[in-house]
Amino acid sequence: MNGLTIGKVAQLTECNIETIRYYEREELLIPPPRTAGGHRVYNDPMIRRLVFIRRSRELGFSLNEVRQLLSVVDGEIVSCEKVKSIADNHLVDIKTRISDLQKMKKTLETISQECSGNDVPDCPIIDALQG
Amino acid sequence: MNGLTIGKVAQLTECNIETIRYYEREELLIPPPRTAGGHRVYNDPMIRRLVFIRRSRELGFSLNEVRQLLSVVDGEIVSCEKVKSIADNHLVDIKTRISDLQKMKKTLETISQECSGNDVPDCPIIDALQG
DNA sequence: GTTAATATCTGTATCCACTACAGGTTCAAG
DNA sequence: CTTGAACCTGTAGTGGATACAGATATTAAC
Repeated sequence: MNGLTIGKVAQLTECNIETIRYYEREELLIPPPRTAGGHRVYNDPMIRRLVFIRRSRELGFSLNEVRQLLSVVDGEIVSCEKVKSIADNHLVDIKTRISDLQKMKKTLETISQECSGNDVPDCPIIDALQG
Repeated sequence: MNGLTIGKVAQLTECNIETIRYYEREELLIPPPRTAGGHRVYNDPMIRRLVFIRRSRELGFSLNEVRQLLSVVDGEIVSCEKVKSIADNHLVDIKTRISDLQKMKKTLETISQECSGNDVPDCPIIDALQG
């Protein structure tokens, strides 16, 4: 009897059971065969597909981007060029988010340093936020 | 007749009209008085409160954190200590997010560099994701 | 004063990526 | 055969907005 229940797959992939079912609903995972009673049974290629999705998500790809990446895996006619462009667009996005966060960090550090933390009439942080 | 319509406030604060109403529903903004016909009329303190919210959001504070900051603003005695702790906790969070994104960036750059972008049998990006 | 154009109103639905139930069914161990 | 864990479906909620429908209000032009 080869094939794992959803619970085992969840353990194996460190992915929530609900998330696995969610990916199926979202058509990222192909609906697995079922037992007579209706329980899902997963085989190796299905688990590898789930791992692919988790890895992509860990790298910050959106589910739509993952969908596009999966279409390559599925052997539709989408080139390596396309994959590289998805990845590189995503890289630009990540860089933007890093730079936005660094700006926030800098500003916050500046105004936080001005605040003693003691109870004084005016709080420099509140003052800064009020402009 | 002092007081601005929601549209003018939106322009002034670069905040969507819907967002302003949303903040009111979320009880971040105090419901403004209305005209006979039911249109909202804003005065200066209300606009300053909205600016405060926008500034806080720009620095990445969650609406719940903004709520806490506002409660300090609304209090007679500004507890600087409390404000500083909200800000400093938020700073920790920002630093974590930056470091997570930098890890993603590094990994993505590495695997993207291995991809020529040409149509070759195996795409290094897909290979990396499949593990 | 009337009409047309613009602004605003409420209420609800949508987005993303999950997560959390409730209430019922199936499976595996003893 | 019983028990209890695991699984099933369907629905609702999260955050922080944004979008839209259909109704009403306001303003500008004539």
